[in-house]
Amino acid sequence: MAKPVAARGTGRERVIEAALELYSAHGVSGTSLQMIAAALGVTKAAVYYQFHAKEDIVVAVLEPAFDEMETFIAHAEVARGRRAQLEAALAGLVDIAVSRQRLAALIGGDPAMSVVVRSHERFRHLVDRLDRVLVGPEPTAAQRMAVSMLGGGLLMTGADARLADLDEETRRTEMLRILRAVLLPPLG
Amino acid sequence: MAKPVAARGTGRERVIEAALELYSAHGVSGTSLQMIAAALGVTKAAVYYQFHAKEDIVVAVLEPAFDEMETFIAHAEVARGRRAQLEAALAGLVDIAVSRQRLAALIGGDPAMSVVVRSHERFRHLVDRLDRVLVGPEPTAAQRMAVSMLGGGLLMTGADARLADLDEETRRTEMLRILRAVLLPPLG
DNA sequence: GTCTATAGATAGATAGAC
DNA sequence: GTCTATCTATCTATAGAC
Repeated sequence: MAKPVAARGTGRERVIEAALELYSAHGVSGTSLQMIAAALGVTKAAVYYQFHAKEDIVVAVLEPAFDEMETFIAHAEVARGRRAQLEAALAGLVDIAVSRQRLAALIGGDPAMSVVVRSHERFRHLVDRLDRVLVGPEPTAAQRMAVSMLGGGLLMTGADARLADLDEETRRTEMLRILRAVLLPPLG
Repeated sequence: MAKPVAARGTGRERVIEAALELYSAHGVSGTSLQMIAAALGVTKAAVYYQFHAKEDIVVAVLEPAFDEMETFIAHAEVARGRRAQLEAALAGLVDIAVSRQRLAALIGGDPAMSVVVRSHERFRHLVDRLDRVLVGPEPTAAQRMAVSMLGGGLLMTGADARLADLDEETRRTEMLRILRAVLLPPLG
């Protein structure tokens, strides 16, 4: 008898979802275990049963996005030619920006979230790999600026409340259009 | 005898500078009054003499940037034609992005900072005016996406540690080049 | 698996001495 | 203007009952 998929993740996943929502509104440092517990209608001790420390929750919130990142980075790394590599990486980033809006904004902006990313070997390593596939070897100052600015903008814009009326397809299309307009032509 | 300029601001300004530095590293919520006091080599009570609440410090940190914003927004609003308005607003934003890198990143990304911006009438009003001058009346979905993405990217990229080796002139030039490439042509 | 109870530290904030 | 001292509330985290 195999373990039912829903049985293992339920408790943890409810915590992760509540945490992400609260992080978006108050920041990681501004969110206490008390708040997470209250959002779930349980006590702090119940949350501590699933995660033995506050940082463990932050890591668990980040994990699925970095799993996804690892997949598209691996694809981009084996693509033939700089342009194909960049296209693959951009498509992957846009996917995350639209499918994980709130998390993307936190990774890009919340200093407390950045601390956790930098302090975990795996996350930091993936960020480095992403960076390499985005800027390539020997990038010019202009290319580096463009990648930094558009990458940052991509992470932030998904969570922009002013764009709440736009459907996912419009967002995705426009993001790619802007990225291509700035990043692809000069690289030929 | 006029009051010496250094006498009024010294205490407050030292707190503001220390706070901004700590906010950048740990986020607003992750920065305690204890940490600010320790950075200045004084006690919490000494900080409370200058600011009677934690939020007052956040407001004081934001104030100079919004003063600057008010000036360039006023100029942009009276410019002749949509294109000139947009150009004026973009130039002003770039100025803030390069001259107040850390604060710009916090405004764009730290949820705790956003809460303070939204809860203060003056700040919220200026953000609304900026938005109007950036997107204009009856913007298309594409224009709104572009403004959101590039505006967010602009705020984030100033504080990007990977670009620390680029001089201010290079940053400014490249920012404007990217902004113009995406925002100006389609508007004629 | 979720609870009560509680520890120990630190948070923001105030009163009053100097 | 900066200090000591202190208050209350809340924080993360643990131990152990149910």
